[in-house]
Amino acid sequence: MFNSIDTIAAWAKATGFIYPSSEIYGKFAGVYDYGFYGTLLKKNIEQAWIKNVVQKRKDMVLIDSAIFMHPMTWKASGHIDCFDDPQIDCKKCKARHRADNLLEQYGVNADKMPIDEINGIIADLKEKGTVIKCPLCGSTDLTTAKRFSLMVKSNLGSPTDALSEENVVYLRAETCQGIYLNFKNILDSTRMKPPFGIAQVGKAFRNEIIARQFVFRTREFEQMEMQYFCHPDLVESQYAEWKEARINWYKEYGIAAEKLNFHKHEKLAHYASEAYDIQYKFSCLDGRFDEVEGLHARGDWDLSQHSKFSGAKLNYLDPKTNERYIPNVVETSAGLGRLSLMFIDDAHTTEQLDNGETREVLKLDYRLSPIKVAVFPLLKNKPELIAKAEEVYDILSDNFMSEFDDNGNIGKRYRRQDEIGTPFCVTVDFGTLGKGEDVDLSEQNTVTVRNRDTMQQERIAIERLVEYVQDFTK
RNA sequence: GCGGGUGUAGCUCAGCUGGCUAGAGCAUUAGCCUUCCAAGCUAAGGGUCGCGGGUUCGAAUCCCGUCGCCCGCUCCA
Repeated sequence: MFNSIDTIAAWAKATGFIYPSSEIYGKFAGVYDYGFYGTLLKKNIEQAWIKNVVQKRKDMVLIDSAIFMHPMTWKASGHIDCFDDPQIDCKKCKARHRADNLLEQYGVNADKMPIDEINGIIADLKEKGTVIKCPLCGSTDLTTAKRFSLMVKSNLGSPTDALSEENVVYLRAETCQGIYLNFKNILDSTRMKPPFGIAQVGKAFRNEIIARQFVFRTREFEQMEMQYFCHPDLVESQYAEWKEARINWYKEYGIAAEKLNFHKHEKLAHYASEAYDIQYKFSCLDGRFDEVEGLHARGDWDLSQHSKFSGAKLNYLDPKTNERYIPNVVETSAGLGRLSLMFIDDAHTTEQLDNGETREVLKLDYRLSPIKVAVFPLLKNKPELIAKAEEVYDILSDNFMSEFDDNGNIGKRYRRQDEIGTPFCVTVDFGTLGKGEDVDLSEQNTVTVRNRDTMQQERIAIERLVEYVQDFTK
């Protein structure tokens, strides 16, 4: 639990989870780098998602499509025409407004309307005697509507740095287009048939006007997307099933039900016919519920559009009924950065201990913990302890992401692992060696395993360690 | 883009009206110590004071410019 986005960002940097990008050049807004623990956490979240969405199902496959796609992709998908926000600035008070929101107040639905049409309507209104005003200062001195495209451009393959309409290549604004483009390949090569789905994890890029709130909104971000292709008659039931399946995944990984909800979209994106968000109650965003995953019914919009623009037949002939149809799509799309933020925010706990001190613990589900087990020699100045601890580390690190630490004293090392959410700490002591004062010989070749949450220890034989940790973390 | 805020070590800050080699705590690293929960002792590393220009014998400090970052408007996985 963090009480602000700043405190979680500072924590993430100090602990090695997430750093601002390009810090030595003074940071680069809206972009973040994942450090050692952040990278591992992210990989584990991704793995947990793949397990839920792909591994445990017979009707799902996984792909990894390229970030660059044929420019026509974005023309077909509607992103070039619709994926921008028409802006109108007030010349007097300098406020910026969304043109469609502004026009709504004059009874005009300008949602997803091309820019020329919007300016046409404004001119028409003026002719009929209605001059639109700045809702803030009331001034009528407004600019014409201007586009602010959310698509990021690249000069890939262009001989010059000129980004003309002909040679521009876009970085993908959503990963799912790579799925649609491979729809036919999957049908042809994997024996999948509707209803089935294709999943993908990868980066997407959006030229957000303002990227803020740490990794909650970034210009470069990772999506975990699933597109489920089914007969139009099945959309409703599939949509309901996926809603259920996805929210249960959050609960399975330790998010309390009362911190989750569904939020229904009233305004829909250009591709969607129904849209719900799964929201999480972020304490670092002042306890506000905000989106971590979107579920959309996209109809046959994408496959139809790509059929139309490419000429490919993106439909399915049901061999039983002889019916040929364009499958409809149910999409789930989760933001990996947001999920990382959510899990950190949710797991971070400050505990009051009996001795009056406090302890910071990252109570992540063990499966998500970056480091599964840490190995310590009880004392740093006893070479036999160090040597034995290194032996134990070698055994564990062959199986798990592990850490070795002989710095400072044992308490400090426990706290350090608590802070990054390591479920188990293994300590090699004199009992392990079977020698020293007052040593119980029955403890030879056993170590203490200390649990992150209970702080309790138990003695485990070294040969049983791997099995022990595996049982808790798989 | 506009408005507001801000910029000295990894972090939190001190450095007042210009003046010793820019400091402290925490953190980091090394050594000593330590037989299980952030103890102690010793030492070390780390800063072109955001950047550029000006005023001055002298600028972290004053002036001008510029840039980055943060917050709001907008957007969204």
